[in-house]
Amino acid sequence: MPLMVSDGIDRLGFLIHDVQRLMRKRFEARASGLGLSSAQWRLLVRVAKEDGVAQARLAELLEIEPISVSRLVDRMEEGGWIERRPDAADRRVRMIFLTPKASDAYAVIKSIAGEVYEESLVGVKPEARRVLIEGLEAMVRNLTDDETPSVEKVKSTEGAAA
Amino acid sequence: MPLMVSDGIDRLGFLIHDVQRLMRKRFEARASGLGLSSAQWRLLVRVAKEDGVAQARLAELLEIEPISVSRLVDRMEEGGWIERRPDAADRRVRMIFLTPKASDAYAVIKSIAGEVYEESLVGVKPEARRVLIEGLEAMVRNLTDDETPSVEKVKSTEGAAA
DNA sequence: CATATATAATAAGCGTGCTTATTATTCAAG
DNA sequence: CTTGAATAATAAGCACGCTTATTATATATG
Repeated sequence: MPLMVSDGIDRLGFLIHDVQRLMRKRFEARASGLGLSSAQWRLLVRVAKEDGVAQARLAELLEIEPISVSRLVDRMEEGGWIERRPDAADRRVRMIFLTPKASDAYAVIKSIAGEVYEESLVGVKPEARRVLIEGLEAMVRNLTDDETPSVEKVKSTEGAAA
Repeated sequence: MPLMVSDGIDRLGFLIHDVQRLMRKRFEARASGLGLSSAQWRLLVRVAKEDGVAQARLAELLEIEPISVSRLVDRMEEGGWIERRPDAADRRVRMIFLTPKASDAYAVIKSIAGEVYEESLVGVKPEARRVLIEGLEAMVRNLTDDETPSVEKVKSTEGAAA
């Protein structure tokens, strides 16, 4: 084949899938000593930024279902990473706090994440990195818009440079 | 904070994770009528390109473990998508073939995948798309290199342009 | 207050990935 | 041929996502 109409676009899904899988794999290999899975450290990072957060709020932040948070928190509580405490103001709510063990792990996690990100981008120039990140951000925006594109056009037009 | 050292690089893992999740979700919503999951159509696509392939080979191609292929194939066989046939030459092997139903679905899958890719890239200019794809390809290469960089240097030194 | 609706969390059960271990078959030595 | 290692597939059991349904609490309305 001499050229190609759309280059690698037809493998975009496979590419994204592979990058995600390989990145998770490398992170897990590096962080396995901590005894945390990638789902667990993602939750841990959120709680580190918003201590005492409710599970429902975590589900929003992580964009997974509340029940998934529930079971994730189960295992993390067993592992001694987080603690559930009742909310005096609303007895339906269980507030989530990090244990000291988890706070220590947080620093390690950030460091490992930085390493993996940097390793994954070896040979990619700063300008290309910027375009890559912006492209991924655009993809998240496009895919987050509720399904059928070309109809709704409500939200901010796009000028948000602030 | 006045500026930032590395812009969005510190969220690279979250970005990739989000794009992958949203893309899979949208594909599944669109393809749910077919009754195939994303793992299933990924396998289907491979078999479409290499009919009669062995499960062990599929595990290599999909870069998942043989046992995962085994169970995936179980469910796809139940669903009437693929067929296992013994290999006369090696009785350990089960060869995998698509059913006519799956061949029909393959066309639909390719079309839906194309739609989702295009929708995800709305507003991303051709040049930026190229950089994005190349960046992702670079990431796959970097992350595929066996773990610890800077130590081993056994394989081809790197000049392999062939 | 009573009733209806909404919300927070959980339970049950499934799909898809994993690790570890087992079975059947092939292949390489002796 | 027998022994032993390698390979193809599977089994068992776990993590983590999902959908659907349930329980407890909060809130709004009559």
